[in-house]
Amino acid sequence: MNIKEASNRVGLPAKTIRYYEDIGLVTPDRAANGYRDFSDAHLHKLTFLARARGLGFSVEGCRNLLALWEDQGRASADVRAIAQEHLTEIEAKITDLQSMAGTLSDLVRDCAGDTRPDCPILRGLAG
Amino acid sequence: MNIKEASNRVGLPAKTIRYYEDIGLVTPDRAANGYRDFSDAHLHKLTFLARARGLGFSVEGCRNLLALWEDQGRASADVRAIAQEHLTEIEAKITDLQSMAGTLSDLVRDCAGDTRPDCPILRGLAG
DNA sequence: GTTGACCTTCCAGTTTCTGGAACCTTTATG
DNA sequence: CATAAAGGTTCCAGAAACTGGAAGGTCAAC
Repeated sequence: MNIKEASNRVGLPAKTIRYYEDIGLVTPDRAANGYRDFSDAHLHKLTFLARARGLGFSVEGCRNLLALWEDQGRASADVRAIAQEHLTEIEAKITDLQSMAGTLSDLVRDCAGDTRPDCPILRGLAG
Repeated sequence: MNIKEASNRVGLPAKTIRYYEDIGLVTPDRAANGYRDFSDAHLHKLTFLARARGLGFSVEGCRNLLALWEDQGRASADVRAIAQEHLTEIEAKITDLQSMAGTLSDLVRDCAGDTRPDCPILRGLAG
């Protein structure tokens, strides 16, 4: 199938699929007219990529996962290690954002938000 | 003072300070030898930037906040609106990440992580 | 045979720095 | 005084992961 249909089926923009081909994540066949031609196997791969990216894995992380996925002899420990590391990163990011949100909501709460210039937010940022 | 000392005092890399000058966020004076010369006012501005960036505001957000900070006649409502919008974005991002973390930790929990190839994580990603 | 929808490639821009090269100035030391 | 280390300058390139747009080829329908 052509790229647009592949795009519709896996939910990735055509541009992104082309990009993934550029960086070697998928290699669709080519029709006689030069159009990309996606098989079910290609769709599976793209779906895998879409899900992994959706879980926040980096493109390189996806490349590694994909390699393991295709390696019938992999050890699940290898997959788990990648996922666990990523999970730890996500959790750290959540903690960071929660700390930002906490500070920020304190500042917002204390700000009258009216026409006067006095503003605890700016005071907080100035230190 | 020279850039290195400014850097030490505000906790931003010298490279970053030069970049902020490039994009017009600060404009230090120049000494006769061409070296940048930072006054206390410049340091205050840099500190403001460092804090705002630390709270996750984009560089453009910082530019807006800085303009309001320097506008004695601003309305605190304008500041609050920017901060509130940013807070909402952060909260959305937290929600996103929590959903990723949830899915991911389910997958990790279910994966034996041994030498066998069977892996619920890969199965989950493949769908 | 012409319109409109797809397809192709390639180049540039986004965001926020960061590393490095090539070169100049200042300060300390032998 | 000569020199070496530390710090300063500019400018160019790259990282991450796309995204937009231009210029142009192809295909199905009317």
